[in-house]
Amino acid sequence: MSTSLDRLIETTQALLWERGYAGTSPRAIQEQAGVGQGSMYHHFRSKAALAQAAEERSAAELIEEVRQLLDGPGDPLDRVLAYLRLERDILKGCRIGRLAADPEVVADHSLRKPLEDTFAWISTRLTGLLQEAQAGGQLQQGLDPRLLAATVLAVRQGGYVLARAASSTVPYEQAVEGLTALLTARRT
Amino acid sequence: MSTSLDRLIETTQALLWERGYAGTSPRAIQEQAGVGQGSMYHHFRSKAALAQAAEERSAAELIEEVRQLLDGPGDPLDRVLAYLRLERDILKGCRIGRLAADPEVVADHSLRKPLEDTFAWISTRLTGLLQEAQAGGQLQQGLDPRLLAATVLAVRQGGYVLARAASSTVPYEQAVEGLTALLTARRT
DNA sequence: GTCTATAGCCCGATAGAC
DNA sequence: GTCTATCGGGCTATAGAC
Repeated sequence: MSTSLDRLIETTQALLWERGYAGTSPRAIQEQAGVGQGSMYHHFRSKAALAQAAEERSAAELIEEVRQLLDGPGDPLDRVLAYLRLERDILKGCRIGRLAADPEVVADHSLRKPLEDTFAWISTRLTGLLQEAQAGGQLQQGLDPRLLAATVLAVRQGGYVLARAASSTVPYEQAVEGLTALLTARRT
Repeated sequence: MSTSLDRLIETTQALLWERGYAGTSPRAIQEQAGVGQGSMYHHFRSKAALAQAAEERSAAELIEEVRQLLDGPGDPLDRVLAYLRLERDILKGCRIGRLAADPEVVADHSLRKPLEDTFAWISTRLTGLLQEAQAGGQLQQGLDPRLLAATVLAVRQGGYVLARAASSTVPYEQAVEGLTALLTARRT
């Protein structure tokens, strides 16, 4: 059986993902979690405090998911490409990246930090794999793994934006395939 | 001298860019535009109708800006790369792409259409330039210009997300440089 | 820990005077 | 065209009983 505390955090994670920070009200959280007003404000002093807890859990979950994939078997470059293809619900977007649209999140350091840390972690891990790929000869020399890691992350995040704008996963898949082709292009 | 109608639309454009659809209230629009409640509801029957007008103007302005760059002088590939580098206020994000985070925008066809149309237009234009670049030998054969166009768009949109999450333009610039390196990579 | 009650303000919209 | 008044409801909390 889950505690009120857990239900509050899980519900907030879901609502932040769907509606963002501004669009998520304490009242909606309480109703969806089946937790009363008094209970919520007993556990968290404010909407921001609850949102921060939810963000931190979402960030940890996302990193764990990505870590399992990137630490998995296979050639380093293949793992990077698998990350690009990693199936999530494309039209829902990224539970972390979505929050970068909220000015209140970006303006508040405690709310922004989970976003910054998550992308920094993934970027570092991707950079390492791309370096390995270069050492192994699967990736062209002369390319900067750090820059490419940022490109990989951006294609994922931007792909979500294009997909939601088109109400179709196609632009996401095209962007990923385009980058995949560039990363695997053999010298002629 | 600007009319109330114009001030309403311009103000709504600015607020949608900053705060998104859910975060933009009729009251805030009225105050910032210096226009009364009655006046606003005389010109627009609802918040959605005003938002739609603002979106359409923003989309037209953005397309015109991009058109001028992409129709400009220089090699086709250089123009695509110039689009990637096109200086806007990176931390503000994209006035069109930002709205794809709003569930109310994505769910309402009239509100989503300007987004879809804008990205479709830019994508088509980029595809044409990349085809020209291939014909001219500046871009490697065997790559699909349609897919690469989606990648270019995604890097821009995703770069904004990473930049806002990091509160720094650096990740944006890295992502762009990474893609630029891939697109200009010479065969060895 | 959780409840109910209440506060003060904002939401999106409508009505009708001028 | 623009004004003010008003509607029913939601917003983010706070207070104090249980």
